[in-house]
Amino acid sequence: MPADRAPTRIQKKNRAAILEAALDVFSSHGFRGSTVDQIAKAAGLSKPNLLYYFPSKEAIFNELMTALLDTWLDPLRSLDPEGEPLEEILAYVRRKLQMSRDFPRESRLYANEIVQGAPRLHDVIATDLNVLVEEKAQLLQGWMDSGRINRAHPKHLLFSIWSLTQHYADFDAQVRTLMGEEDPFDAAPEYLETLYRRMLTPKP
Amino acid sequence: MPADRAPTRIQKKNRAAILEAALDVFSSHGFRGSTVDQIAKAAGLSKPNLLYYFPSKEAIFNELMTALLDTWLDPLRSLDPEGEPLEEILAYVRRKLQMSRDFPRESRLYANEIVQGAPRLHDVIATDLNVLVEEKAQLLQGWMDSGRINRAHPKHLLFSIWSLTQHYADFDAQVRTLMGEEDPFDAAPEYLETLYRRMLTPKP
DNA sequence: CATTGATTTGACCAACTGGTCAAACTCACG
DNA sequence: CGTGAGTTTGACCAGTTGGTCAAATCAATG
Repeated sequence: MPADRAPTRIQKKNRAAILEAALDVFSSHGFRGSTVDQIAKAAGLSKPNLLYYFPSKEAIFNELMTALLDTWLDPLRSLDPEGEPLEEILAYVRRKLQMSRDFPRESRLYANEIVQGAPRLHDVIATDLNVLVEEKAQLLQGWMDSGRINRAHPKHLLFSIWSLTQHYADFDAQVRTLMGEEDPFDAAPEYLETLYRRMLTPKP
Repeated sequence: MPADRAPTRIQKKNRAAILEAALDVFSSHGFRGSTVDQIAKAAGLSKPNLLYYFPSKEAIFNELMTALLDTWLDPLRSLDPEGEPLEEILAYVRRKLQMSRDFPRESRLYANEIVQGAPRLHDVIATDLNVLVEEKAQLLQGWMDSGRINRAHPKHLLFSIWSLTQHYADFDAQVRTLMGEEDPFDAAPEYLETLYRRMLTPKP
């Protein structure tokens, strides 16, 4: 393993290649379904060479997961209490949908973990994510109480946004097969915007 | 392997125990993440004994999957063209949600497969499910055209129902952690009913 | 261009995995 | 209770897997 000085040019390149390859492999086979050899080949390295840069398969996975979680929660963080409620929510939906289109592997990597019981993520969810969700649920509740959007269970509202947007990445194989020629992401933005508008636009 | 006569008492019991155990194991570790030994132990058998009843790990998986798919598509099949549109859709949502609550392992088994690209399911999806979806999308489109429910992309409408209802089974680990003491299935039915009512109730 | 640290690799290992097999055991039935 | 079919198991095998290691190769610095 490299000394803990500043990373060399080669170290940078190879570590990046490994993480990129690992994202590909882990997201489409899950942790146990992936082999170090697979990742090494996808990164253009030999297995011992890969293990020169990361101490173990799990270390690669953890680094990937940590980086993912950070960017994953960003859109929710930027739900702005000062903004116009409905537009804020719609913007959040749009951003999440974009992430499903642009980073489907990240979404599937996350989905794989949660579906299998979140063994390696339980702590982060129970602390970091939980705090964030409590805060934003309060915000939504406030908007509902002041009548600026329709009432609905705030946490379930968040779940529904995650579910609807990530579905296009996580169930991509199914969605694409059933949509035929049509690109799912053509109609999805409008569909979701309509859905949340009709649901949340306050009835006077 | 048992001769192909009528199954004995022991055969019935053990095959059932194996399938039950396999559902448990496969749904929480995926196909590659599960071992025959795990399944055997969960079924209270030795590995060779299990392989006396099923020729291979894959055979167990296939039998499980086939049985699952049949019951999985039932609720959609019974979407009734003669019924009241909005009530039919709401009934479908309710049934799907109930299945998520009562058969979460089945849901996760299915999710595991699709997330990983549906390698063993692609054919069924492209044929059976596709036909069913086309048919029901037509039905929904007809209801929209006649103004009995609001317009929305019919296939995306179906996707959204699947996504929202199965989320409670597939992401159970996350949902339960974030809901704390509250049972997610307490508020979910009302939340989803409200959502689809507001979205689909026609505005004259 | 020499030397030293960084990088790469072939050979290897122990643990695990899906699956086989012959021998032993159990059960239902006459 | 004996017998043959149905059931169970310990021992085993070959392939895979995560990971190690010493030796070989490469790159940058003086």
